[in-house]
Amino acid sequence: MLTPERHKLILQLLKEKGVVKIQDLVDLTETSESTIRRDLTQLEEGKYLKRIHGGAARLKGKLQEPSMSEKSSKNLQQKRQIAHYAANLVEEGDSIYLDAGSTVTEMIPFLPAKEIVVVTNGLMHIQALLERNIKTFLIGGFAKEQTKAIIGRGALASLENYRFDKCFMGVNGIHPQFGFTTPDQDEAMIKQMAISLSREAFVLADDTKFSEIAFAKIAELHTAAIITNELNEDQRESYSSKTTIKVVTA
Amino acid sequence: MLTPERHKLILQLLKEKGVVKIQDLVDLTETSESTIRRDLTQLEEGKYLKRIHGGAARLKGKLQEPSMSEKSSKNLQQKRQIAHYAANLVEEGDSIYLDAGSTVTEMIPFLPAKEIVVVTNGLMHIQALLERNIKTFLIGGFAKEQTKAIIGRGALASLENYRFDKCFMGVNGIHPQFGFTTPDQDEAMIKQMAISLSREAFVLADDTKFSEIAFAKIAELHTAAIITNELNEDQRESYSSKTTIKVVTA
DNA sequence: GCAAAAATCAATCATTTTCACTCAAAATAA
DNA sequence: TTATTTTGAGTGAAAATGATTGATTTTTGC
Repeated sequence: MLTPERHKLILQLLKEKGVVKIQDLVDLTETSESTIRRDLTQLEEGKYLKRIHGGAARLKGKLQEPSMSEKSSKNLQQKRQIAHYAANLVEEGDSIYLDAGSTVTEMIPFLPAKEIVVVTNGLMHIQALLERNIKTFLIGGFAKEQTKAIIGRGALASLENYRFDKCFMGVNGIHPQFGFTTPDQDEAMIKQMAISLSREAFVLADDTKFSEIAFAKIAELHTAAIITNELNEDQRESYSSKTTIKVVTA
Repeated sequence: MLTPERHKLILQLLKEKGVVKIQDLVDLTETSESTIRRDLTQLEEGKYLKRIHGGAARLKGKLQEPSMSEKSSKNLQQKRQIAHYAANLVEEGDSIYLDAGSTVTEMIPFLPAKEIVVVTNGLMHIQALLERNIKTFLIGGFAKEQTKAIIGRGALASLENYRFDKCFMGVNGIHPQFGFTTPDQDEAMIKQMAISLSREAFVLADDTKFSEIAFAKIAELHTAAIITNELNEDQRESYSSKTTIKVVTA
């Protein structure tokens, strides 16, 4: 059983039962106690759970992206630079789509306030958008706890009612051959449709996303421009012929 | 059974019953008396309870829990009572609609967790619902900053896709002649449609809402049952012939 | 009221469980 | 192949547990 599988299982169990015992996890995953301990340590560092004697307990946080707190501040700086650049692409009068995701959230403080209309499926975005008095529409559909995103069939149908000047999203993988990918099929479909409904599409991604492939395909590279923080020479060669890339430097 | 589990259980029991006997805890947790004693000692040190001969008692001061400290006002107490009663009306397997509003939010901790489906237009509800792992669908549409509600044409269209066993909402005015009313026309339309899509409809209202009239009409009195905290004799006469009223007392 | 009986208590100790840490083997990547 | 990562077993330390003891409190019977 692979590490991400175990992590997923642990979090799933934790969500259901509130607490899990280490011994149960050992039996369930058929791995050693050491491995489970390491898993728990990692997940605790990422603020996904709280370790307790004999196991782990769910922590009741607020509506916050766990991965936000998990990432280092350097990473957050990069994200913010990328987000800032992306936000400046938005012009007065635009209607834009903001996909769920922590990098996209960082765009909101930099958006031009007046005369823009935002459509989003990101529950995390809502508060920041309303605080800035930006005209905001939320997609309807199933609320996914993990990523705080609205997804599912209803979400697709809901999204179809809009058209956008620009759309912005994060992805998990960017690959010359396989294009943009993300782990969740449902989220991939939403992103896919958002791109097709937009005049221009932008993918916000730090350098770790390049050459990665996740499970579900969103679209080919040429369908969206990439905004990133760094790109080595090899990568530039592989990608620049297939799509537009803007590298934002500090 | 892990230590935090026991602690949680003890506090839970204490909150419900006021006092617990050590022997009961021993039987319940299937641990030794020593362990329970240690638990009680620790919890007393943390000011979560008071030890008494033979067991433990809830302490009546404040700050035994964050939720305690936040619910200071008498008004909130009333709301919570009303909400608690309403939540108990929900049965396993129900699909319900929860309208935006603070009283309705208070229902969420009391809802049966499993096998229910919730549809809502209340952004404030989302966090609490997801924390409880309740299957949640959000209506799509315009996000209104003031009331943190999804409203507008899109919301109505989005809502039409669902059918409910029960729906719950707050209102601003209840009047024998003018029925249920609220200040915002758009919100009124949502509530109206929610009622028409439900087998049963419930209005949660404290006593200050009676004989009030707000701008926009939602529906006639007979379309929804009222759950309230108090009702004087005159009011009972005026309303009880027109609709079902449940008075929840302390 | 008073003393014996019963119940509850705090304190201690031996045992068991869980812990963090290390190291070497295995799996994976370069 | 050589590096790097992941894994599983072993170690002594730390924590949690259950039984026991004798002291203290409450209840009972008169």
